[in-house]
Amino acid sequence: MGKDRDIIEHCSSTVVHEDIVEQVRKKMPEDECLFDLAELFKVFGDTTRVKILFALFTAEMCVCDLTALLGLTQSAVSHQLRVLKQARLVKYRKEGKMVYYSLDDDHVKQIFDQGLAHISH
Amino acid sequence: MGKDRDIIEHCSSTVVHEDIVEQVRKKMPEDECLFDLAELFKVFGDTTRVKILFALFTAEMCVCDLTALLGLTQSAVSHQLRVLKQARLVKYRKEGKMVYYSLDDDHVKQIFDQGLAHISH
DNA sequence: CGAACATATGAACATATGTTCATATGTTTG
DNA sequence: CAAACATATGAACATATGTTCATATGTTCG
Repeated sequence: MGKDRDIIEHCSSTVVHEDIVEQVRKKMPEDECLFDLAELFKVFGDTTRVKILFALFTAEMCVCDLTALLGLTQSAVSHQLRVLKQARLVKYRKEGKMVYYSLDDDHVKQIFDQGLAHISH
Repeated sequence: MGKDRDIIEHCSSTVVHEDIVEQVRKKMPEDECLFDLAELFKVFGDTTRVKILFALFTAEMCVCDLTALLGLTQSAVSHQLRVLKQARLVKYRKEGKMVYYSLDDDHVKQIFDQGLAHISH
């Protein structure tokens, strides 16, 4: 244990402002919370999924129409809808062979608006 | 051209609700805008970057302290700070050999709050 | 029931991403 | 100037991600 002291401590191990680091650490949310937040934004971090969500802002849509709208494979659309569903961002309704997807969240719109606000400087 | 009509059109090429697709298409933002939005959220879609931003909510910090806080390599932290800088989310201030980073955006906090609101059901 | 169709899912593949290691840059101080 | 140090950057690597192809599932209708 004592031997460790002999090691010259560089930036990677030295805290320059211990007080600030402590203060910051206390205010940090739980690791799990931060992880979940990053996971949520990861879902928003893909053009296809963003397009799907924007589309659903306007209207409920079936997979078929989304496929036509996006110009992708039906498979790709289904895969992405699954991701959105797992994130509890969209819900679906079956009507015969068709499946209609719609928004299942109140926050997305506001999050997107804030994001757009950032983009436009 | 006439020959195309003979092709049996499956879901991938048929629009079931032409009117809705048209209506949705009209309301969709420019592709570039959607791309930029996804790019922004991609930046939020990583735990390390989320942690950095949360840290900077509390206080301006130097790379050294961030490195200690995050338990990562100094290199990793610098790389991620560069990403945040490129997205105009953080700004920096040099003081001797130290570089202090701080938030450079008003929207992040609100975006994160909305995100957290979604997570907690 | 069997054909047609809308959707879902698994495997495969190419690309993107985050981390570390090694090293460069730039500043301070003896 | 040289050593010490804080930060930045490039290369390399392992892993994650999004798409397509092939196929499965489930529904409608003759």
